[in-house]
Amino acid sequence: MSTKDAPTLDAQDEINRRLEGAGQRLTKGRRSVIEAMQSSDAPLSIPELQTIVGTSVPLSSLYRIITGLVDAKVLVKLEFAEGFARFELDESLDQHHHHLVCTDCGSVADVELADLEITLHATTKSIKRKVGFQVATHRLDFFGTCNDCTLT
Amino acid sequence: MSTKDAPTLDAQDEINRRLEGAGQRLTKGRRSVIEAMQSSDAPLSIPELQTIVGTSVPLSSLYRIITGLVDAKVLVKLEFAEGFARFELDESLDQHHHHLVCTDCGSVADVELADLEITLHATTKSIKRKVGFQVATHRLDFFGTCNDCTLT
DNA sequence: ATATATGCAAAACTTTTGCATACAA
DNA sequence: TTGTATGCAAAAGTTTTGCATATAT
Repeated sequence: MSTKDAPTLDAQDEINRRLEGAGQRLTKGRRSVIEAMQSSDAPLSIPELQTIVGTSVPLSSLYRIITGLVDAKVLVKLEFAEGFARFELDESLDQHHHHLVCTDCGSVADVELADLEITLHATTKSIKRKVGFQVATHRLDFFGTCNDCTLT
Repeated sequence: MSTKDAPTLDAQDEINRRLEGAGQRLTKGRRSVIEAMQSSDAPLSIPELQTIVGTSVPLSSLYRIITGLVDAKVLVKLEFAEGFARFELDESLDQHHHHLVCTDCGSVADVELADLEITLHATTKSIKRKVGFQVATHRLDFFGTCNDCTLT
């Protein structure tokens, strides 16, 4: 299943604050998209989103809503070399996590790896020292075979 | 500059083996693309490739060559949420590395982080244990500000 | 000689945009 | 009320494909 714990009230407030900061109104379409994102445990593509929110929101609006939410830093855009983009909640509104991309069936699942973050934080500092690049955030994706595909 | 050490003879042999295995001939266009990839120290987009190999190879051929080389496992396809794909040599033909993506200027640089790989290898095993996902490879990208953009 | 690759043009797919209308604050 | 969002249709950008010709082995 693709459900998660309900988002905290704080997260909702923070989303409202970011929308307001970006001068964006909380419309029906935006609310649908945000709810879909909050209840998904994996990044969603536009076609996937459309099956969730229904055709009452036309494609062009979906794209415009998504673009706006990325501008407002509510969502982030991800690409997994599939030829189209996926989107998920900004990590500050959710749990920082990484992705398990199944190269058999194309599924994308979230995974949390708390201990790794300590190491990655140290890496961030060594990158700054070695090449002068100031890391703001990182993305770690694992590619391989998911449990379902292994059993099939 | 965007140059690297010359590839080893072994790497060349391995490329030839992979092309042959995929039933692909070593044509002029393919040779140009492979050379461009070998001399680049960052993943290349199709337009970038075109400026390197010149217009003697038309766009559609470039796309077909690239697709073939990905099939033959000579190249891998990457996407950095830019709206188009980038390509680089398969890690078995090069040095395993990660990417530094500058969110100011859009540059993408390679970085090698040998010590991290040990930790990531352990992570791979814990993922298998925890969720049954068999990791084959991973991708780690850092996003932030490159040295040039910091100084500007 | 023969299967594979190329070049051109046309098409497919994802994403963006112009403009008139509808809606949230 | 007023600025922002929506819906539709048209367009733009990236990538793929059909088909006749050319090329590598």
